[in-house]
Amino acid sequence: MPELPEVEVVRRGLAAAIVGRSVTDVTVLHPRPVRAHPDGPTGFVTSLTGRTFDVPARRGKFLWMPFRDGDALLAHLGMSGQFRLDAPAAPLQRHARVLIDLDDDVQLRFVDQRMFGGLSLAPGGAELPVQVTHIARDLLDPEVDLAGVVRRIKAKRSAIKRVLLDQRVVSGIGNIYADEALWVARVHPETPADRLSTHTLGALLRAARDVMEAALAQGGTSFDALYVNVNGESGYFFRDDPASAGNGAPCERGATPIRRVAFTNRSSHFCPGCQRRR
DNA sequence: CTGTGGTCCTGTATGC
DNA sequence: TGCATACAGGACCACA
Repeated sequence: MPELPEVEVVRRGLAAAIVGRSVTDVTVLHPRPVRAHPDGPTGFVTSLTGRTFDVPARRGKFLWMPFRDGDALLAHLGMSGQFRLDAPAAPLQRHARVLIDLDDDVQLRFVDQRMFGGLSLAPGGAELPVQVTHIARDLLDPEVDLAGVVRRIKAKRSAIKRVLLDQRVVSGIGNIYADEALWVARVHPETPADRLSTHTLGALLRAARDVMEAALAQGGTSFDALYVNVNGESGYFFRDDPASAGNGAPCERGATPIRRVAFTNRSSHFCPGCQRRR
């Protein structure tokens, strides 16, 4: 599933292909991924056609493609969304949902199996779509205020893992990177956020940033076939950490079996030996 | 306001 | 074999 590094890889792929290109036609194959347009898919098609793309931007896992007129096409890949660049005549991917024809005979395709992702028009959103204003800066953003993020985390009593996943506090961290950062920093996922020291929280954020940078350097993480770049290629960054280890696999820092526990409708993997509750 | 848990989706894996 | 169920998970929303 795409997380921040994967979304950045996609952004770069789009940047190389769509800047200066105009939309000549739009086809909505499934209405679900077209979000929040007052006139539905039909209005969405009408409002995109004829516009010219500028350089794609990203914050956390939100990606947007500004138009030169100041509006933007906003996208979120959800769990299974992909952007693909294909010849218009190329066979459709099984879960192709929206097709955007460009003026250089390339078709930008939004493909999404589970449809947690979606596209929407962001009027005036070239700089920052209104749908993204509540999303905090991510850890790869040069302007992110790490000390400020630490202060915001310390002000919360929720479990640290839930806070790490709260995109209003710091964006771009998903379930797997949260588990990995917690493991690196030896923090139990259910520790109340306000019980952690500034030092530990700093280490936790650095761990999250480091692994995302490493994944980005490798072209994104390949967990499964659901993440590919715009050319349909998987990343090459495979990790051996608690999050990708199965329940019961030994922790690499010792022999303690990794435990899987339910966590707000998903799961956490952690080592009961080196990630103690405090 | 804060914190929590349910919901949207479909394909794959597992269990009976 | 075939059917049913669990599970994966980001963002959002309703509710206490």
